[in-house]
Amino acid sequence: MNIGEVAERSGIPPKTIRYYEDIGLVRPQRSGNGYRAFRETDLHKLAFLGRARALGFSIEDCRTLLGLYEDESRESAQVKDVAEEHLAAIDEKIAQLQSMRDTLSHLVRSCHGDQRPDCPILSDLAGEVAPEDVQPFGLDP
Amino acid sequence: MNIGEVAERSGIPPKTIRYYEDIGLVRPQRSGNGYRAFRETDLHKLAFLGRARALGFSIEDCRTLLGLYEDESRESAQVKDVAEEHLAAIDEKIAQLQSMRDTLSHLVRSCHGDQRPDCPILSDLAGEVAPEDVQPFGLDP
DNA sequence: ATAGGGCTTCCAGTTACTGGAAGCTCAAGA
DNA sequence: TCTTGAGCTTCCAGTAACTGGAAGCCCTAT
Repeated sequence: MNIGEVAERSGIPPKTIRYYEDIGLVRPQRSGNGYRAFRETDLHKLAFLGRARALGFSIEDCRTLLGLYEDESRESAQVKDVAEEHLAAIDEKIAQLQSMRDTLSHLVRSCHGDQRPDCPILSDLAGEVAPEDVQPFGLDP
Repeated sequence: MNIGEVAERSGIPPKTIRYYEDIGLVRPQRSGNGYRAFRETDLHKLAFLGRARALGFSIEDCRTLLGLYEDESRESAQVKDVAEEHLAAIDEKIAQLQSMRDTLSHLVRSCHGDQRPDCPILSDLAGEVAPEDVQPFGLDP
């Protein structure tokens, strides 16, 4: 198989496949004309990589997972460790984004979004203490 | 103010402040000895940047927001547009991570994580169709 | 023979910093 | 006064994971 066909069948663009070869994730053979010659096992590996990347594993994690996959004497605990660590990282990322989202959506809601220049989003970024929603009448004595 | 004090007061490391100057986000003056000489307004800008970055705005968004902040004739709608677009990007990111998280946590739960080599995580990555939870007895005739 | 599409390599750019090296400046202490 | 150390300067390189583009070879069809 040439790179084009492998790209199509694995869903990974040719550029990326070449990159994966560069960093040693796949080692296709070469035909006489210098073209990469992929076997089914290469295709299989690339599909594996595609799915692992789609789950957000880093390239180094992918390298580890691929190694475990090919290691008959692996222990499933090793795989689970990698996956659990990644899961924890994802959870952290989600929490971080969620917190940004909360603040930001609050700010967006509080902004008139009209032709006037005053904007609570900018005020917040500028560190002006939020005047809450200023009461028309004071509540304090 | 020298860079160290500004770093401390803004919470942005010196390296990053120099970088922000490189890309034109701040333009501190210079003292006779070649040291950067920051004024209060520079500090203010850096704090603004720090907060915007903490909300996940890209550097280019920060540049835009800073421009709007300094533009007396801005319309709050412009600010709101930037913020809403960013909010949408965050939502997309969260959805993507959440979907990864769902798949991954399912896989992790289904893996024994012991000394044996068989592992549903690897099976999934390898594209083997999940044998669901294989029934001990067939249900089909 | 030539046109095109596919393949090759290599270089550069992306994002937002961060680390490190070499070297200048300044304030304090022996 | 000299030295020491902290703080400042610039410049270069590296990070993650690709992606775009240029220059050029290969193969097939007309």
